[in-house]
Amino acid sequence: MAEAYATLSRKEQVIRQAAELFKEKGYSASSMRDLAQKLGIEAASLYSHIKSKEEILRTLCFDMAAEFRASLAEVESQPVSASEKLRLGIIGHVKVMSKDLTAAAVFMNEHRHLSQPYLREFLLLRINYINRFKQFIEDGIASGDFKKNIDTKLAVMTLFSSLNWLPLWFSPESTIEPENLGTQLADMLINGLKQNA
Amino acid sequence: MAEAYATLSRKEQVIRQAAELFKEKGYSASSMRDLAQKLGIEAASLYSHIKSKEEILRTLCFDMAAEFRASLAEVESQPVSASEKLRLGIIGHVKVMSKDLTAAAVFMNEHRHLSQPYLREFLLLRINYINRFKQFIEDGIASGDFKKNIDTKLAVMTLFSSLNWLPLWFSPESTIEPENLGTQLADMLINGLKQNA
DNA sequence: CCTACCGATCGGTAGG
DNA sequence: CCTACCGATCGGTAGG
Repeated sequence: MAEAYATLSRKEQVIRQAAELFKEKGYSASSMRDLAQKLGIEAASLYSHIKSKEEILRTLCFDMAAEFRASLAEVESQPVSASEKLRLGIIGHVKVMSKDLTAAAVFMNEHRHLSQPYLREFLLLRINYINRFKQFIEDGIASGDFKKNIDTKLAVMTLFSSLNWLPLWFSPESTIEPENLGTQLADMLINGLKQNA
Repeated sequence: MAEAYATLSRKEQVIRQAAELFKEKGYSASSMRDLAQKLGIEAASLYSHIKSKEEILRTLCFDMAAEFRASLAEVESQPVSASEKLRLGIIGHVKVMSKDLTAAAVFMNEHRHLSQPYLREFLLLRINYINRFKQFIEDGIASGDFKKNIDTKLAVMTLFSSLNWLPLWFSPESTIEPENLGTQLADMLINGLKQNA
C-alpha cells in the first residue's frame, strides 16, 4: 500500500504506453506485439490486464470525454457573459488537453476506430459538447458582443479544429503554461490578429 | 481516343476510390481487398494499375502538395500588403482543398503512413509552406497591420489547424462556394468574432 | 507473466 | 483482369 500511489498500476502502464503508440503510428498500424515490446513482456501477457485492443482505445477516448464534459459544465455554471463563457471554455479545454497531450491526440485522431455502439455514443457526446460551445457564440451574437453576420457552424468548427490539433504540434517541453496558452488562443479566435484601429 | 478525355483512366479510378477508402477507414485499416471490391475486381488485379498500396498514398499526398505550392506562389507574386497576402493565401488554400475534399482529407490525416524517404520529403514541403504563411504574419506585424504581441507560431498553427480540418466536416453538398468559404474563414481568423466597438 | 498455438487476414507475386 | 497461392503478421486463447 505504501507504493500504491507512487506508481501506476500495470494496467495504467499498459494504457499509457498504448496511448503513445497509437499517437505515433495510429491505432490500426499499432500491433499488440509492438505494445508488449514497449513494456518488456510477451504479447499474450497483455491480456491479463486488458480484455482487448479496443478496450484500451475506449478507455482513452471516454476518459478524455468525461474530463472535457466536467470542464464545460463548470464553465456553464458561472454567472458571466456568453463571450466570457466562450473564453473560459477554450481555456478549460486547453487545460484538460495539457494534462495528457498524448491521450488528447488519440482522442482526436483515433476515435473513429471504435466499433459500434461505442462509436455512436462517442459521436453523440462530441456533438453535444460542440453544440454547447456553439450556444455561447449564438448568445454572444444575440447580446451584441459578437458580430451579427457570423456563420456559427463555421465559427465553432474552426474553433475546435484549432483546439484539437494542438496536441499534434504543441511540445510538452514548452515553457508556456496551459492557462496562458489557452488565454492566447481564446484571444486570437475572439479578437483576431488585426490591430484595432 | 474519343472517349479518352471523357472518362477517368482505370488508374485514376483506382486512386480515387482509394482516397475515399483511406479517408473513411484510414490508410492502415484499408485493405487492398476492400479497394478491389469497390472497383468490382479481384485484389490481385489492382497491381496491373499500381505498383503498391503506398504508391497510391504517395500520389495522393504529393499531388495535393504540388497544388498547394502553386497556389501559394501565385499569391506571393502579387503586389499587395502582407495582411492581404495572408487573406489570399487562405482563400487559395480553401479553393485547392475544395477541388477534392476527399484527397485533401487523406493528405492531412494519412501522410504519416508514408515510408522514408517520402515522409521526410513531405514534411519538408509542409514546413516550407507553413513558414511562408508565417512570414505573412510576421510582415503584417512589422507593418503594423497585425498586433505586436502575437505568438506567430501559435497563430500559424491555429490557422492551419482550421484549414486542415475543414475537409473532415465540410459537406460537399453545401451551397456555399469555396471562394466565399475561404473569405469567411480568413475574415474570422484575421478579424476575430468580436464586434469592434 | 510465459510457451505454444489458432484461424483470419494482410500486401503482393507467378503465370496466364 | 483472373486463379492460385505465398510468407508474414494480426488479435486473441488455452493452459499453466
